[in-house]
Amino acid sequence: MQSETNLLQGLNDKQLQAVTLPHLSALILAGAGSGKTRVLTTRIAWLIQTGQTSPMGLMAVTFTNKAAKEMLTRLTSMLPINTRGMWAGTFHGLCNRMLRAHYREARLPSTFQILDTADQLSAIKRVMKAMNVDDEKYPPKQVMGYINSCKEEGLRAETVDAYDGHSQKLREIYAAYDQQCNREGVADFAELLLRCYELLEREPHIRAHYQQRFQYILVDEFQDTNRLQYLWLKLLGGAHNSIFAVGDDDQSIYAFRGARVGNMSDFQRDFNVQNIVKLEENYRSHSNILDAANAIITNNRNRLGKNLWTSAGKGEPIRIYEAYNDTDEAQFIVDEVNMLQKEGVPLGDMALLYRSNAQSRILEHTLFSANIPYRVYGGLRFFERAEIKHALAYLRLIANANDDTALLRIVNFPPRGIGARGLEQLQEAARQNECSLWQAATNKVGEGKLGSKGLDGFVALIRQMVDHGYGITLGEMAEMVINLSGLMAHYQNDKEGEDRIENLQELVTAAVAFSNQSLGNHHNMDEDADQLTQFLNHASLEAGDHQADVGHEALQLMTVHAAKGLEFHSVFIGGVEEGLFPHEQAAYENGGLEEERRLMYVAVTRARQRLYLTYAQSRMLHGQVRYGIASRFIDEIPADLTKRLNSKPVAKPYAAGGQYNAQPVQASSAQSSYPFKIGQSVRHGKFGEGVVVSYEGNANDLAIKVNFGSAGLKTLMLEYAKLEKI
DNA sequence: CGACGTCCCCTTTTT
DNA sequence: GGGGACGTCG
Repeated sequence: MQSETNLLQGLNDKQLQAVTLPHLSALILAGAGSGKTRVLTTRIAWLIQTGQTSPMGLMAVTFTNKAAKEMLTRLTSMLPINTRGMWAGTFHGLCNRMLRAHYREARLPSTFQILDTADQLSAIKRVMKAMNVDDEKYPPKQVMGYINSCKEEGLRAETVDAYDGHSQKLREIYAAYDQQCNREGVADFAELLLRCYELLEREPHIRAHYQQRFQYILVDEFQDTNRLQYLWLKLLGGAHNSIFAVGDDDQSIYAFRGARVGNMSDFQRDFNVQNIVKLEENYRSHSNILDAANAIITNNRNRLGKNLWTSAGKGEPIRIYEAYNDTDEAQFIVDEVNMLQKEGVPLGDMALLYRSNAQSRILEHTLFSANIPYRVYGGLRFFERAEIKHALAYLRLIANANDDTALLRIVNFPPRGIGARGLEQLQEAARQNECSLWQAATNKVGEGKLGSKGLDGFVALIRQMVDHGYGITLGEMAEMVINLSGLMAHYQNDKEGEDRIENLQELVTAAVAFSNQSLGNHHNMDEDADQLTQFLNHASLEAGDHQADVGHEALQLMTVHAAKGLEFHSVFIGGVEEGLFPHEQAAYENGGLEEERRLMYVAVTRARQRLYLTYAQSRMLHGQVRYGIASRFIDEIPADLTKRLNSKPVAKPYAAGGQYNAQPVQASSAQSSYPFKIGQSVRHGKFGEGVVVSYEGNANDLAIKVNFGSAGLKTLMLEYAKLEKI
């Protein structure tokens, strides 16, 4: 066994302090690149090694499966322990595990299935149809957002406020949706958390059991927790447990999906946190990069306060390139990538980051033409692909025949002659008997009242699958389902079905691998669930890796969000323009601009050696040419940290970094086209006061977009709009 | 039932 | 510009 000193070796003072804190709640403010994961895992290893707790006496919570896996991998490299059975995983994974263990008290069937986002949306559409709700007035996606944010606030339909007709309707849909889920025995992601929270709140003995067990609770990325997650932690933490929260308020970039940075200060207050350790020494970047990041983030208010530093030296200046248009920007990046590669920087150690996915197309196009291998992150994940979801739906029906969502997905896929009319009859029968579609279907078949021959065949097919399913392995079951259902044959007849066939085969492989692994289980540890249910949970909770793995010999393309937690030798941030980054939409949201700034902070701190910020004077957006100006975030970087690589037209007399603007080409004409800075307050004779949002149209007849608040968002021809600055 | 056309909208994303 | 959702026609 390794010695204690060995474990703690190489930690700096602050890291050491954090790792060895006493059994009290603590907040670790871990800046970018400050060794956060190391501190977290070393703390766990140290607690176990010194006998303060056992692997079973602690709980470690993360947001992503990737982070959980990495934590466990690092832990096993530090300590010769078996991580099997440890309560380490994502919020959802851990809640799922508790719900499986106490499904009766949680009022769930033992085989309850998990709805992913797409399943949830279709379930909501189904409820709304049954209720005859106008989906123009209540767009299903918005309804889903409403339901999820209620759940994330810990509110049920019975407890949520509704002040007008609209919100009353929403509340009604919410109630009906929850009823439907209960009837079908399914739970969406937010439900896993809320159900688990309610379970712990309602059942004192279960709560006491876990409180007693988890004397140490460690939470990663604490700044990303939502209200419900915080309440859940609070419940488990109880009065005397130690919660070790690691996070960085400056890297909170998920407010849009319910994250509450405020949980950090609530935590300090609620748990009377005396131990606050700031990890500010950065082991990743040179100081020019860190100074730029610090300078940007200083513009945010209400920070907990933190300044990154390094002993690595100044390093290279931050390169800023103003492109003529998006094509020029892409070409510039390609040229620089080629040059860096010649200098010996591995392609996989360079990243191209952007604010929104739409920006990747032109970059991909240019990279493709230049023959540079690249890899784009994002898009559909394995378990989200249509053919995989189809195959899984058959498996779900075998596990739980009342899962209407699954049934509807495949009742007529591959096509077997069940039309909309037949389905409507079936749904009507289910509604009348208050039973699931499957029960309604079997009744019909039993009574000989067939809506269609197809339905008869479908019922027989599922029964056949259930029969065949006894006593065979998971892999065999997957194979059986794919063949008996006709999915395989269907895609074989489709001349573009090759990829789908490959994916279906991959699913069989995944099922085989899963059952092999679950012998020495590393997964969700649903001790009480059978293997099929476990596999289906795995598919819902781990839809596949989305995040980049370093070391791929290809240029890495991803959104800034996807880049969080990663680092690269060289980083290009494209489209650093007003309207794009900060994103136009952010201007309308409360605190939106500050979140954009944190996003820029995250982006900048990904670079170790070299950082490029590029922006374009014009680019195609939504099929229209848009004219942009450099992002305010560029202005926030002190000029002496930057190097302007060109500087064609500088349309901004107020631009920072003037000494590098060696060639003020065409400056005069460009300058006069943009009389107002984005964000400038203006007054209009008719609409009143507003804020300049963006410029649109082409150079000859430039339009200006202004947000007049209550008068709305207006696009005005610049030439005629009599706007005055306020 | 499926192929094709039209309309609409358009951040970020994990579970 | 382009993908997704929906509707119509063969």
